[in-house]
Amino acid sequence: MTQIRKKRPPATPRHAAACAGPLDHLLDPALFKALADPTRASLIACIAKCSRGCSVGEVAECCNVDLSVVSRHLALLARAGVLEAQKQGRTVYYRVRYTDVCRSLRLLADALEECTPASAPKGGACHGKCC
Amino acid sequence: MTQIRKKRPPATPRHAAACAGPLDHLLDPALFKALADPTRASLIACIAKCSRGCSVGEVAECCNVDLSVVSRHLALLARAGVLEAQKQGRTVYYRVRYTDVCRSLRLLADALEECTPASAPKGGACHGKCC
DNA sequence: TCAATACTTGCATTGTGACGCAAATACGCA
DNA sequence: TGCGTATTTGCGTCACAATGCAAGTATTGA
Repeated sequence: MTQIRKKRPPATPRHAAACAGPLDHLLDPALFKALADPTRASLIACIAKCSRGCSVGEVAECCNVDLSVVSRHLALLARAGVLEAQKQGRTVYYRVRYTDVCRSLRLLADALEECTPASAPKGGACHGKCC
Repeated sequence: MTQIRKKRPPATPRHAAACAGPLDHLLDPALFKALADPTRASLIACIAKCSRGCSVGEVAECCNVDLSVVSRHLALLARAGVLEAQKQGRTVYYRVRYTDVCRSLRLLADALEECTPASAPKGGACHGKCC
């Protein structure tokens, strides 16, 4: 038995593109697009620091954009899985999906780490985990 | 001594915006903007899975966009701290900054978790760590 | 020095996203 | 039912980002 367990990384980026791995779905543009806007980032930070559900109107007071803009941003963040909405009467409370977001971030970090050359002491990474 | 250690989260998003915490700089739009583009995401995945530095030309073979576009994307990712560039002769090798990127992601996850209501068994989160 | 390779940069086009305002909708309450 | 509050949606504007092509720069080797 020569090299059954020992798996090497793809030789070229072209090969890498062909072999699917955890990174491919963890590196999700939809999630990061949601986090990429400065206004949205501050909205998330506000809600997160409050440790509770916040109404659209409340959140709108923490930044300088129109309430309608905040409403759209929060809806987008909910669709992206960063926030969750809960309607009570006529007000909508948005809260951070702490668990889900943290898990996504950590899984991505783990997947990236699996690809690190340093993670394989001798002769390349990718023990069949990175792709 | 009544309530010196016990710190409560800000009452409203407006208050939350005023008190700076780790989240504010970890939730960095520049980083996430870099990760938000589908083309860039696939470039990162390709390079990461290769576990080595890849040239611009090599990377360009793994997606359907012009070489010049790939060149620009890689330069942008390097500026954002996701990749690092190393020039050898006339070819430029880009590799993933595994350590830095993983740390950023995990620090963000940690900071978010600090704000979770569940992280404080009794009466709210924010032990002075989230803001 | 000339030519080929590897990449970068200028430029025009196109598309997408953020924003504000105004109008519309959804609820709760008198 | 009618009003006020809370939020969403339609629409036009503006800015920026992605893309491809062509031209430019850098570096190696003949």
